[in-house]
Amino acid sequence: MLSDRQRRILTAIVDDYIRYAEPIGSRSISKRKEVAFSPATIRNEMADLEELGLLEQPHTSAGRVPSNKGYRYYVDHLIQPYEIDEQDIQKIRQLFAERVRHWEEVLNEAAAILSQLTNYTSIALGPEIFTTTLKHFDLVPINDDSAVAIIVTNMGHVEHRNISVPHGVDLGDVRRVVNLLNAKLTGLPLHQVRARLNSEVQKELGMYVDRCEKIVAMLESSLSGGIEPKVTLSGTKNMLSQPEFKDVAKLQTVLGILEETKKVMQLFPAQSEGIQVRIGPENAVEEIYQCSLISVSFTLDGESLGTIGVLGPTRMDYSKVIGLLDYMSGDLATLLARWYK
Amino acid sequence: MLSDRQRRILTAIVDDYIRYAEPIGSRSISKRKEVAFSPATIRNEMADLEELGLLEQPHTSAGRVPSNKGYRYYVDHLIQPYEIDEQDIQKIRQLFAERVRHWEEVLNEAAAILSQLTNYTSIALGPEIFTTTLKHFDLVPINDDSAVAIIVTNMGHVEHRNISVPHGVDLGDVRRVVNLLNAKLTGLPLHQVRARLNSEVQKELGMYVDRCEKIVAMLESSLSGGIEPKVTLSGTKNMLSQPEFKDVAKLQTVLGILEETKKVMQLFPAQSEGIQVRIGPENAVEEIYQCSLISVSFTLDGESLGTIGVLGPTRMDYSKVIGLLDYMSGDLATLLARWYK
DNA sequence: CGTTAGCACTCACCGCAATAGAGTGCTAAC
DNA sequence: GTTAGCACTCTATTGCGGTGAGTGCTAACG
Repeated sequence: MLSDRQRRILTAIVDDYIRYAEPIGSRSISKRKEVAFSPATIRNEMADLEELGLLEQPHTSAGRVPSNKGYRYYVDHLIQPYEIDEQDIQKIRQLFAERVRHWEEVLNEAAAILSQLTNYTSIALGPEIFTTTLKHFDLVPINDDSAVAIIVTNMGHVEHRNISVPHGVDLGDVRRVVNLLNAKLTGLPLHQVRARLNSEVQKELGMYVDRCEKIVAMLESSLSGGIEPKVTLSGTKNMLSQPEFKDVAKLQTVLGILEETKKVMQLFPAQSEGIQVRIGPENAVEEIYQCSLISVSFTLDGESLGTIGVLGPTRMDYSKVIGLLDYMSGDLATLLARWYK
Repeated sequence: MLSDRQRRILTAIVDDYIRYAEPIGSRSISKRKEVAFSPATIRNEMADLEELGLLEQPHTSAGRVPSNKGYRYYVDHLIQPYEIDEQDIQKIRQLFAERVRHWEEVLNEAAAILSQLTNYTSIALGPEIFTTTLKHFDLVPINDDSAVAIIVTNMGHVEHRNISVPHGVDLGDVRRVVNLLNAKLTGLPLHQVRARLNSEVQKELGMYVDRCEKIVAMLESSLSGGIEPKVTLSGTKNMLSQPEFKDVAKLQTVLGILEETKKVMQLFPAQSEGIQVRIGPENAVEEIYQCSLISVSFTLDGESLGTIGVLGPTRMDYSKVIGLLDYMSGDLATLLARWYK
């Protein structure tokens, strides 16, 4: 257990380091009025905090820097509520004031605003399709040999895919098939649609429609693949302005990861409630051990409907990011409830 | 007019500089067997080429570097056809072998492959909506107070938007309106749809349907905005590995531009045929005067259906990029013709 | 006993001069 | 016309004190 003075000192160091990105010396701390002790006293406490593993020294004659453990303690015990700037509130309000759009777009937009306000990189992870159900299916002929298959989910999400139409398919047949499919498949979870298509529906179709195999094959191909959550990044270039990434090589490892959808998905905990903070090596992917990730997931009836995350250096402004994310996630959750409840 | 020897020397310098990114001295050129002269002779020629503005010297005692004019001459007169690697051909073939998808996706995918093969950044500019026409319109109710409006264009492109449904709207009415709209609006260029909606159609609708104002207002909002070409980037991180961008500040100016859709669109010439090469300051945006952009646009019956561009440092491998782009654009054009002709 | 002043010590960083090396331009000879 | 030779230029690298921020330790203070 830390003494009150130790906590004040640790707080001061973390705050200053977040702000200035340079090792903090005893003298600068002693100038603050919350910890009005002489540099010597502060030095003693700093030495203790270092023994506890909460601080680190880049080299003997430098000031102190928070360790990962130090950040963790800060986030868990010392962090102070962030007062959101009036202008920032305006910007966030705008997002919700704009004309209604689909959920995924709002999620992406929210992430974009977040990256803008924090100057970090934000990640939006779209809804996991396998938790959603089929709302509507349609097939729009484009010309003689191609058509667009459109799948609308209960979340208002729309997937579409171009498919080629086999020769000799009758338009009337297509219409009948589409109607039948809507009758039979609506309400089903997306990942079950395909199985159902093959088992029950196909037989029944055969009774009504000629050449049904071809149409079904066509549909099946339109359902296959492509139903994985979408990753949208905003403000990746913000990373460039972080002094810890003035070295291009480090930048490269981090930004490299962000282009790999799979790795990005690994970063987010499967099931989680509230705001998650992963500091440095607490993250699942080694390449971002120099970064921290703060995220929040949205769920409705236990189903994951997307995640927003903010990625920055471990020296990130935890208070601000958590504050903003908390504020926005509240609004987003009510929006979600209002739309789909 | 350059002498044959001058052309050989210029070619050698450009090729070597593209490869090694370091000023080229007379000695290393004289080792090549195509230009088997002594360093002294080469130096004389180099001095002449510099006077012509085709070469530059970073400083007195350094080797030569191609100037922008030099690159231009190289591209126009000296470039040699690129022989595409067998493996690369495989990768490109895969793109076209995969199941049929919509055009925009193919375009993006092609750009992604291009960035992968060249190690530069690629830009895909989606079809310009105002050249496309409405193919199909639909409105899928999601729950009591919201619905998804879906617009399918003649290109198979799908736009969709969540809209809120005013209270007291009858589902039957909606259906009737949708049918009427499809009858009246199909085939119209997208940018005219809205005007037509307000003028003719609205009156006619009023005769059939109660509360039509609300529905029309709803539709109008679903058409507004969002119909601008989409910019998709791939391999932006490839920029990091270019030695000319080891300085983070330069990187920042270039990558900054790429996040601004408007500026990116400015980069591409309005009407163009074949492969376009813009070297350094030939580009429309000052921030990328250090870069070259090689692009090709796809058109069908004179309508722009998208553009692919490769962005790299002026010291980029013109031969390779032009070669690959040429190869891919051929395949893409035939694909386009086959789908939509 | 906690706190603080004083002091010697450490180490990154800066500026500077010396050095090495790559490449040039020029001249004279082939 | 071509080439060898040479003086010259300029960058990049290395080495080396000087500077200053910051520390740890000790002794003195209240």
